[in-house]
Amino acid sequence: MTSVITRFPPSPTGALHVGSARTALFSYLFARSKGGKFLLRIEDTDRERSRQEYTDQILEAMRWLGLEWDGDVVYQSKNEAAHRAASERLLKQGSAYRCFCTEEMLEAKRVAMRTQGRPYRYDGTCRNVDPAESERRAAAGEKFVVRVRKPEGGMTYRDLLHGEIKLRGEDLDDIILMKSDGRPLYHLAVVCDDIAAGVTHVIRGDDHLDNTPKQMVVYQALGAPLPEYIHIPLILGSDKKRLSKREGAENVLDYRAAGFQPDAVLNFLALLGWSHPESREILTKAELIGAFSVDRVGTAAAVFDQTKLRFLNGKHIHDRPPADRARMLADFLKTRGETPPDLKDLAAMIEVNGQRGDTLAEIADYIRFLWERPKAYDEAAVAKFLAGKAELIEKIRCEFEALADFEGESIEIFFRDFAERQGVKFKDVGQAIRVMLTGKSVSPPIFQSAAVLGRVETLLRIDAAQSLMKR
RNA sequence: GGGGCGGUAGGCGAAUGGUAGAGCCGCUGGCCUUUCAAGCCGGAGUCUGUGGGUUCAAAUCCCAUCCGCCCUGCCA
Repeated sequence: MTSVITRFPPSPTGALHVGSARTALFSYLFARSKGGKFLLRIEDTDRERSRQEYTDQILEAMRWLGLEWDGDVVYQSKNEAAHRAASERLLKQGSAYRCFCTEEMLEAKRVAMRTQGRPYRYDGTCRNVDPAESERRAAAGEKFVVRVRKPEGGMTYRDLLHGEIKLRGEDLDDIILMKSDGRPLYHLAVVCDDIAAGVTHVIRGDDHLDNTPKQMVVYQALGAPLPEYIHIPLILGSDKKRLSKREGAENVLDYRAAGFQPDAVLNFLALLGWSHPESREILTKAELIGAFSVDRVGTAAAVFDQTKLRFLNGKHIHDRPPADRARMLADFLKTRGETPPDLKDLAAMIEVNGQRGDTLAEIADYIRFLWERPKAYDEAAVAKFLAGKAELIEKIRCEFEALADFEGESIEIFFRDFAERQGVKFKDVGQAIRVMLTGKSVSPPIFQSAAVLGRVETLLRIDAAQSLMKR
């Protein structure tokens, strides 16, 4: 048995979609789990729709996700000569033929059959044009496409997930391999390139289930062995329709911008259609590779659940040591045009924050007050915890000023005692301090936060809150 | 219209002829607690889209039906 070779062949007509990313992931996991190769091919044969910027974005997204491919990226357009040669060969063999029907004629036939309620198939007008005449008309400059002859009977193939798929002969068609401008079309190009690359397993969305027989015809005409097929289900939006832009991000890079971790996205995507044999859910990329197997991949389309992605993302982030998180957060903030504190300070702040926040964006929102003074104060919080408490607040200020030891735990112990002495609830003291230091009623532990801020800054913020109260 | 694929709680999914709904997300009650998370303990949600059939036994096999998606391009 030759070793496994899979490939991911996106067309650069848009950014990398999460659905495509999952297809890429499954191909990647399959190859890696088998010790095989995973190739990347950009299918840019559609000159009208393909754009360089999309290619760049796809490559960027693949790198970000960590779906590293083997060898160089293959650009399908560079293989055009090979595609043309294959077409010539099939023509000579007689397994393909020139079709001189114009697009207008075909369209008319299509409309006619449809209005009669009949399924459209190419009527075979040019199927039996004499080879010599075909040659002559082509030489005379008449436009033509190249079609491959479908087999007489039906076709059956075995998909590793779906089992046997049967297509009847009358549901097949003589598909077009080459356009009249001499450019190769998808079904020819994929097959040629997959053969050339030695692809052993074609893993793709199940929207290709009906394309497979068409491509098998090409394989057979070319005399090449068939690959194994694994058609994985598509991803749906919460309305059970195909995932759309309304669902939030469908572009993988949008998740990076929102503060998601590549491993978390991979983890989530893997769980959409695949399950771990021991039901584990939080898995690193290495663990996914180790545990992956096709027999645990399902066949039903799955709904993209943003909530669970967020949960997993939180796990993936908080599982990392503070230094890692600090680096991740700093990089993230820089891409947003913010200036983060230095890594050592940021790591300390992140430790204070604990498990709060599921994305880097949320984590930043939790701890930004540690390096940035509150720009505004939550009105309800002020009304509830500060209003009418000028005297208490002044006392708190004095205590902060006089504290011997400015460390989280001792500050807390001190204020517990303070609350008791004042005959007020500890909670109210804590919340008052929280609002003054953060501007909000929700934040990471406030005494540890005060310690991070330091005495000077803590007092300054209390001053600011006091002057705000007096206005 | 023709053909293909799919259907287990709100979502992801276990169970691959043998007690359905394990586990996870979410929701919810509680504990913990200076707030909010995290963590821990508990709860609700249900009988496998529907109807037949095969079988001692069906989510699982067969048929029909409904719904969804895909193909039916000189797109990929």
